[in-house]
Amino acid sequence: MSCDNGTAKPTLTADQVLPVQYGELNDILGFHLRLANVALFQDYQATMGDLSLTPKQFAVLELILINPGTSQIGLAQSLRMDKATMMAIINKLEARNAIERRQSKIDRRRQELFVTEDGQKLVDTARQLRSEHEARFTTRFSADELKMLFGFLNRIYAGAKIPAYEEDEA
Amino acid sequence: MSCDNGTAKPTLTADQVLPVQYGELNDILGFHLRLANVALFQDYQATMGDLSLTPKQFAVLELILINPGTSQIGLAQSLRMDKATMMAIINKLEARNAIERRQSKIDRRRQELFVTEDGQKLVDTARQLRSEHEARFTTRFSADELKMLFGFLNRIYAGAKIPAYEEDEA
DNA sequence: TATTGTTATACTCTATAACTATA
DNA sequence: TATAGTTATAGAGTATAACAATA
Repeated sequence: MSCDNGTAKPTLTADQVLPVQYGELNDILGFHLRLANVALFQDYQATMGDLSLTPKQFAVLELILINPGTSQIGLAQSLRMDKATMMAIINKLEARNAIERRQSKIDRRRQELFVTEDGQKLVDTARQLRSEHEARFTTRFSADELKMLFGFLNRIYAGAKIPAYEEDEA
Repeated sequence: MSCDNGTAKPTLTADQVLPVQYGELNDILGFHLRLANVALFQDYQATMGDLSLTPKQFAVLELILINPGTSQIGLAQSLRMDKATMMAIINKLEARNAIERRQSKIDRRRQELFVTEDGQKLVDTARQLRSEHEARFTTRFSADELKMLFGFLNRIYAGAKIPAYEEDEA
């Protein structure tokens, strides 16, 4: 109903030796997206395991690096999560001395966030490991294909609402 | 390092009015994949909310429909999750009379799984709602683009290992 | 011995709600 | 009144380990 894929529908490869047929699921975007996510995450963990830095913690570190002094609220919005959830991530990163909070002098409600020297070292190591992890997947694509894939994914999440920060439905 | 995207790198669109720069994250496949997943999941929940059928529960129903009599182990492998996790999903679906367990007569360790009449009705309703949800995203792509996207995602998870069922590392 | 299902448990992630201090 | 941060808490999802029945 949503797309024509009568003969060319992608199915799981034989080397997975899976015991079931996928049927209707082969037409579901979210199903394939999730499998891709799981595959990526499992490889991420196998590669980064020793660092014990989750993808989200890593993303937060990168965001603070490129936006020094940003707030927890800003980060939460950017990664589509609740401020209390972000709080937990920030706490963990602070506990291992990767970032620090400094109360803003302009608006004393705000905690400005910065990456410490230790945090920078952590990021450097993590980037190195991650680039190995990334390569295991990106090498499956040509440069043009990769550009297309990123564009497609962007088209999926572009314009997404952030429920916690929408105005009330009146 | 992993791919060239000097000028054409996909960035977040302006209509999201996000307060931060994404920096290095723009080059990370997993980051875009996750944002796409979040966007899709939020729309899924908004659409299917009343049915209270998670994407995984839905997937399990579809899998049992296309593989009547399949086992919990088979389902767990197919969806890359632990057998104990699958157990919880099966229990929930059985509790609302969507599926039933029948002990196999050939191998009495196995519970063969079947979708009940109630379960079929649930699937019918869910499919209807989901097709509306799907359309909100698939209409952003041409038929050819969609075929490419599915193929790309398949390329990412093809050959993924299922850790729980690999042989021991000796 | 190995496998299927099961149970108990614990851990992580997440959001909600209520609170504080500021604005 | 509204916002940034905080805390407590509860729910969902997940995996691990141990076990029973069966192969």
